[in-house]
Amino acid sequence: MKRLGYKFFHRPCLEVARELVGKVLVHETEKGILTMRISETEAYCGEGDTACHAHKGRTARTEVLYAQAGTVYVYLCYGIHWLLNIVTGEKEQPEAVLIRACVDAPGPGRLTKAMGITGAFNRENVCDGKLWIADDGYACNVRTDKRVGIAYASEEDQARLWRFILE
DNA sequence: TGAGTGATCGTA
DNA sequence: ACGATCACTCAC
Repeated sequence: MKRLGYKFFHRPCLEVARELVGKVLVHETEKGILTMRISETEAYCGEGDTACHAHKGRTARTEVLYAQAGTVYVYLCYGIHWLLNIVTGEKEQPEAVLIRACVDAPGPGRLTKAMGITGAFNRENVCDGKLWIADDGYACNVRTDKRVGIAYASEEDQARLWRFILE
């Protein structure tokens, strides 16, 4: 399997989010290699997107979103669940793709649990770390829908079809 | 449908 | 320092 590199992630987050569906999430652990096919993603597109964590600018937490493409952003949600994102686009531009589900692991909190992903991966990079994305040539259809759990965002941003789902 | 859970950030 | 908020999940 081929590891996706900087070039793949150094593009607009909507493109990356769509193309990540069907790719394979890989975690090389001490006990072996865990792999799961990504079945759902969401795009969070910069300070202008009121659903994006960085829409109010830089903070200690959102600083990682301004890093170069391929950087991993993992944060704790509701005090329980680790959520996995990958930074995309230009450096200093806070865009990222949330990995929302894998085949056999529906839900962003469940897939990180299944893959053994925690906050320890925050600020790592999928281009050179133990956590990476592989392209195994799998082809599929992708449909879109509204993003989930962003009631705090503007109505306009809530309506955007920035969620990508494996058919 | 609602409780649990704790980091984060704005307000002092 | 305090309190509201939260890109979720599971049990009822």
